[in-house]
Amino acid sequence: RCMSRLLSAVESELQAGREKGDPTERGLQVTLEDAELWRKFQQITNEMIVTKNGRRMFPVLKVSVSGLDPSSMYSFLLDFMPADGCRWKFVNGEWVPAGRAEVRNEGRSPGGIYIHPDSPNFGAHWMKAAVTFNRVKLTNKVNGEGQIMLNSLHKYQPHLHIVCVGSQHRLVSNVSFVETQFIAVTAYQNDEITALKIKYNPFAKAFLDAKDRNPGRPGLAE
Amino acid sequence: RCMSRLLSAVESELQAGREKGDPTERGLQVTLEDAELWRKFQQITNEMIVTKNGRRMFPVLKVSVSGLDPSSMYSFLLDFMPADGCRWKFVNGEWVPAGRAEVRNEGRSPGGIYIHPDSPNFGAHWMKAAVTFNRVKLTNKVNGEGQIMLNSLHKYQPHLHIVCVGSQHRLVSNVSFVETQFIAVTAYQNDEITALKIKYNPFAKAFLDAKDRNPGRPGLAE
DNA sequence: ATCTTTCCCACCTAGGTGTGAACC
DNA sequence: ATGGTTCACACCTAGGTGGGAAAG
Repeated sequence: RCMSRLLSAVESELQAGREKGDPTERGLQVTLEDAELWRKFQQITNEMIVTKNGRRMFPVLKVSVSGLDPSSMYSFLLDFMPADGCRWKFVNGEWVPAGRAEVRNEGRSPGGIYIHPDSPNFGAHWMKAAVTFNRVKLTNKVNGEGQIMLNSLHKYQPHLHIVCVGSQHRLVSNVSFVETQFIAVTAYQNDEITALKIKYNPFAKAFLDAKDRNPGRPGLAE
Repeated sequence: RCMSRLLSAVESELQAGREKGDPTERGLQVTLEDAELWRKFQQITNEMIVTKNGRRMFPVLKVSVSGLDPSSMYSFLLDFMPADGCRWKFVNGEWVPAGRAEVRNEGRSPGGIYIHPDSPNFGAHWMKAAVTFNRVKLTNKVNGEGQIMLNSLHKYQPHLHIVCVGSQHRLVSNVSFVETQFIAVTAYQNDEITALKIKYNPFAKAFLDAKDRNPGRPGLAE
């Protein structure tokens, strides 16, 4: 809704802000957490489920931030940009392009923008611990607010925006990590992805074999 | 910690702020939600459990707010003031004074201050839905941050503070509701209180009789 | 003895998983 | 027939209840 307009309006100020040499976020640094885990999924092409009511992401997008002005107020936003112009298809154990992407929406942030629930908050708050986007939900239907709508079988890359909110809004950072690319699906296509999700997501523990669940007692399980 | 000093410093500005005639919160109104439920407990003297790791309140303190400046930034704080100078005792089915209160702390907010997790946020955020303090936890031990420490068998009344955070902090509201008075206990004293808690708190549903759980099907239960 | 606190417990609420059959 | 989506489900995580025995 209006957040989308806000973001594009504010984005044009990024360059201007830098030219003015605003000193408050001179040494800003944003680091992706759990990068090793993300890369495990990335290596075999990550997939994220989309459902009518919205599905959480796993792995969870988590960043540690430093270099903000502790006493200034910021909001953290997330959007999902198409990674290419393709629709994808999983055949014979690999993902191959299958026609042009469906373009649902011309603006920048086709699926909507997720506002981190801690927003707005002081720089000190965002820096005291990693910022976790575990509550963002991906959907393939038009839904109530707070969910991200994506096209199934299309590839996306999450983008993080840090906005300084004050008398004048100002985009402070606009970063993205290739490790977090994924293809939206309504059901997992690659069995190896399913296996990784089950292995690392605690909520999927029901599907772990008994032997995997008692790694320290190899003789007892089974 | 520093929040306590902030509050007392800011409080002295309340009168000054009013004299300046700051117009932003002219028609401020704060209403207690679920007041009927609170009064059911108040009538027989409410009790709240305190534990080492902290116990939630039931009923939950919930207020609806109007009259804030939608685009100004506010924080919502809660503290618990001694309602009298007594220590209380439950004998023969009623609460009677039993000696003078133990005074653990001379300042105003002896048990600490709870900051609503949505803080800080815009006036529009606080007004779009009732503000719920369901996550506040009461304890009788010195603990990590975010919990309120109370003396068992002492009577308290919660106080809500709304602070406008900006270049200059300013206390906007300071309200309290007698309906929300309670005596802190480590175990319920009055069986009628226990019965009310079980009847209305969904988390205590395990202790509801079968007949109470199927009110619409009187013939089926039992 | 009495009063108060602590601890473990069974039983809930609330909601996040992939499965597999059904559906389109 | 094929490929993609939906749904109910069992099984988890995570954590909020008062009970009751035990401890202080």
